[in-house]
Amino acid sequence: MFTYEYPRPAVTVDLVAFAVHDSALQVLLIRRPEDPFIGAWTLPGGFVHDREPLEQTAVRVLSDKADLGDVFMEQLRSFGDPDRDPRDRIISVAYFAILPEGHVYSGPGSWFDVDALPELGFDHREIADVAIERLRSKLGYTDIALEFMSGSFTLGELQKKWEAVLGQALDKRNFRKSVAARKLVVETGRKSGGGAHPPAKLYRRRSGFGR
Amino acid sequence: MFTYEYPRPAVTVDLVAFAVHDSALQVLLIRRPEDPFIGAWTLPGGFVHDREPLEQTAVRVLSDKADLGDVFMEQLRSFGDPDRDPRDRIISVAYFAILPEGHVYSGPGSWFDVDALPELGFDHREIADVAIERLRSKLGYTDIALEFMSGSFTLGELQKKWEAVLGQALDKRNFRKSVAARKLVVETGRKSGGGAHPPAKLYRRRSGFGR
DNA sequence: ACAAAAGTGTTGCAAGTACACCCATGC
DNA sequence: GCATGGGTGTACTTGCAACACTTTTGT
Repeated sequence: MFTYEYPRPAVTVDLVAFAVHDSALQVLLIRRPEDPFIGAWTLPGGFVHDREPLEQTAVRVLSDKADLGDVFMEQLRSFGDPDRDPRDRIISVAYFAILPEGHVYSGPGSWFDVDALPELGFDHREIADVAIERLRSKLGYTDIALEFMSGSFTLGELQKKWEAVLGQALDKRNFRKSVAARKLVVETGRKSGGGAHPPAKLYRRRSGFGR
Repeated sequence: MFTYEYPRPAVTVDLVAFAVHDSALQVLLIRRPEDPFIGAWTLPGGFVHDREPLEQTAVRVLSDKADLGDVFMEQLRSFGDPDRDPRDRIISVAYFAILPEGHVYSGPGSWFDVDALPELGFDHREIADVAIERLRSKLGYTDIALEFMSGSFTLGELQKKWEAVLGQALDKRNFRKSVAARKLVVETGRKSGGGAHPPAKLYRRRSGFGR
């Protein structure tokens, strides 16, 4: 039989859910309904259930509140300061998620621009900061930006999302060169119609499967 | 009072301790003294104690066995598959450590070349692989290689360590150019003496404090 | 003398950055 | 006709990769 002499910590998953709304990178925050930090803004989170994989906890934390299709999830790291929760020893495994264009999030909470976050309870500000930094740096060497897109899209739309995530404007020609060089997208053969401008080629992400 | 209805997992820290011996990047492994996986090679690890910061657990895991000065430690990520330990739900927060030149590790366990690891118990092979990949990639954009050095050293010595970590040879001139461009080291003004070759300038890492 | 490491430049290529104009469409 | 985004090329700079020889010391 397995015995373990030390008091066990509780383990939660805290989630930094990203989305781009109105050309701004935003994070989902929940008003905390109970002590401690009652009334404060916090990241959505939940305890890891018995026999539940961590990633599933992360999905549940988001979907409990409002069912979304499958979204990109990645573990950030864990935060385990003994005093991070005044109630008890609670270790948080932090994840971040990306909600793509067109998602409908109808759960509780509000979306905040990442550069105008309110004060957050617990150590959630630190978690959010780590997530933002990680997301931005992964733009440069992964295809993570495409997690914000869904279906087919124009290069103009992709660039707008990219700029929102990065928080700065990009040169159109250089952007297109780089997207092409990195082979992030493929043409669908179709064209967008119906804007006050010429129809644009529609693209989709290269490799619809896996990563 | 804080109540939490789900069974709590136990939380351990598992440690990937790196060192360079004989121009090879090596990892410290321990023969497991009890079930499960009795007799198998595993990473050193230990339970997180009550009110103990995770990083301190990581330090303790290494120093319990043999006291070393302070070594570089960084959290990798957490591994929480419900079946990763057959006894119970045990979530592992993985860290990696770097033991610098000249350390004397007298504790239990043995050092293995990273490209000749034996079979490991639990999911420790995955943890080790993640650590190796992280370490190698951080060579490129941090000064982490200097954690392998101690005191003053020649550029030749630094290059040898670097090649050991990376697992491949580097061009001497390009290496020196890059080290200079990235300002990783500063001259001490002194020179090494006593080898069958000209004395070499001695360097030390830039910024002895902080990172 | 020989073995061992120290030290030192140039060239080519690739990737990134700066920068401006005309075109097709909807209203 | 005008506002909106679509689409396109060149020049410069920077970082990375390839590549070889001379010098100093200890044995």
